[in-house]
Amino acid sequence: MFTNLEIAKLLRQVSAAYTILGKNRFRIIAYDRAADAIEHATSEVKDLWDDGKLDEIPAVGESLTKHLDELLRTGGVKTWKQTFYKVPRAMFPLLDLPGFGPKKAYRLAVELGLKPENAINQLEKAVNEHKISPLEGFGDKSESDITNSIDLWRRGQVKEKRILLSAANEIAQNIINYLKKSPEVDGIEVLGSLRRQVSTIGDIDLAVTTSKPENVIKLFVSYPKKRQIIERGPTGASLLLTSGRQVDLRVCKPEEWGSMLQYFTGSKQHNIKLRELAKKDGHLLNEYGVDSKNFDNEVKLYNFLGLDYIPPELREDTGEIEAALSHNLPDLVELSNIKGDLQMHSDFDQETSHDSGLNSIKELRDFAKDLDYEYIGITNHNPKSGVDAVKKINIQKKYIDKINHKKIKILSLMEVDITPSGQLAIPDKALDLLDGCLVSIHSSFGLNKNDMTKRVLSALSHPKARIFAHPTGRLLEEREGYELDWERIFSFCLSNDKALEINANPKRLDLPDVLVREAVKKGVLLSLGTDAHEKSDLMFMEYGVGVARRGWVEPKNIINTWKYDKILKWFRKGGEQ
DNA sequence: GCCGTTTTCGGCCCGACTGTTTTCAGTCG
Repeated sequence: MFTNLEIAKLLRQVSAAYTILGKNRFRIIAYDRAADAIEHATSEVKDLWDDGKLDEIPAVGESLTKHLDELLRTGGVKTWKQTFYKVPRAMFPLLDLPGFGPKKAYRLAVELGLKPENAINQLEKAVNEHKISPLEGFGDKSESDITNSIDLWRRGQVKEKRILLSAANEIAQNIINYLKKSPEVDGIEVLGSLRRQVSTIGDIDLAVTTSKPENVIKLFVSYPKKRQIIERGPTGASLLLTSGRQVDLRVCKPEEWGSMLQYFTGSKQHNIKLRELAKKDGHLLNEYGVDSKNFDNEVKLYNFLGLDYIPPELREDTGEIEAALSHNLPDLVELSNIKGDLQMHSDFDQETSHDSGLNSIKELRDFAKDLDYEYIGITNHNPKSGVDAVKKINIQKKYIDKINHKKIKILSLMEVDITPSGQLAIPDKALDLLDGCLVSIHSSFGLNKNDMTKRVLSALSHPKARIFAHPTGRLLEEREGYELDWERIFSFCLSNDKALEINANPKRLDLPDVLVREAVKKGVLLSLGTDAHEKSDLMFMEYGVGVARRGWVEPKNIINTWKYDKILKWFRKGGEQ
């Protein structure tokens, strides 16, 4: 089946072919825009197709919906295939090389008579034999550029896998700390997808405001962990780090700070929409401001265009500009609204079915107290089968009662497996000892959508089951989740007062932002948990809040914003029937 | 081919950089 990346690539090939064939240039732009939108979409096109929601992808309209439907049903699109036959096939592999667009790929494929099977090898041979520089529009520099492109492509560093938000954050913070040592750095901020809190990150973007740009750039390109300087100019520079990651730095004067942040935070789709809007009002919006008018902060810039300030996490062109125009943006949740963490694993001996934590309950409690939480939920995995769960839970419960603190309360919870048939993995007598439980899937991932949905709903029907944890089961950049009928899950949660977890662990970030937004639209409650397996993991909460904000979540949608008494009551309500 | 507080027709974002150029085309973000 096609991944988003494969579909985006296919659309770009169609666009490239149309470019060569001289088709309407706006149709070509439309294909490129759709490719961008699909590449950056946070849900899989295949899932949207399953649910009949292809047209919800921005830049995908009536025609592309039909084509994508044909692609996913039959494995190919007839009109696209016919188009590909009209251009030399050898141009397509060349499009993967950096610096190659449709025109260059086409000309070299034709003039060098490249074969599609080994176009890049043949191109390299042609370069070595100096067959490129005599061609019109090419020169000596073209040959060395192509050699470099092929090298980069071979090393697989052109389209490297995206990294987790947390990993990107760490890289960015290291560089920020390095640059901050200079007194000439006045302000520094992350930009791009990192600032928008996207779950996975490609390149890392940073901005600095300074009155001495040349000195800051010099310092940046001297960063010890660099492998090479990709680019260096008067307004910025790009580095390739030893880790293979690319970092871009932009510098500007304090009075341009707002325009700069806005422009390089994106998303691209958001910026295009914003520039279109400005244009309708007779303004010219670019990275230097509006009609050459500078803005030292973003709020002024958005307000000047007649919009409320749009937080970075919302800037995806999914309705935020319209909402900002009509003053209907959500009042987004913030980290400081969170009063407790509702998933963490301790080292308490319970012979659990899955991995336990590294720290004691006390250590987790004390770390959480330093985070100013009012409460935590201890959610060890359930004891594995064959173990006396009642006995194990009783011991822990007594212990928790003993160490429960005046300033920070401990909820006695558990993360309980959902068996393949939809039962909870431990007996009711054991469940009765808990304040409540999270339920989650750790086995039999292969069930079909209908069976999996029934399995989850059956488990959630248990009165003690209050939260469905890491609901999609995905592991970012590792594994897709299982399939569920979300409409049914949402409506069940809504009518039965169950919550869906936003698992804040950077490997999961599950529910994903897109589903969070749908859940919130329906009024489903959400729960935040870091799934910490050691105390420092409690810091992951910021990533969970990031996902929530990307899903347009307000404090009222999240149970962790409640005070201890209210949340305890909510959990225990499950036992009072 | 997409899309809608001037529009279901008729528009469609903006600029930097690079190399080969002498005014620009192609690529990129």
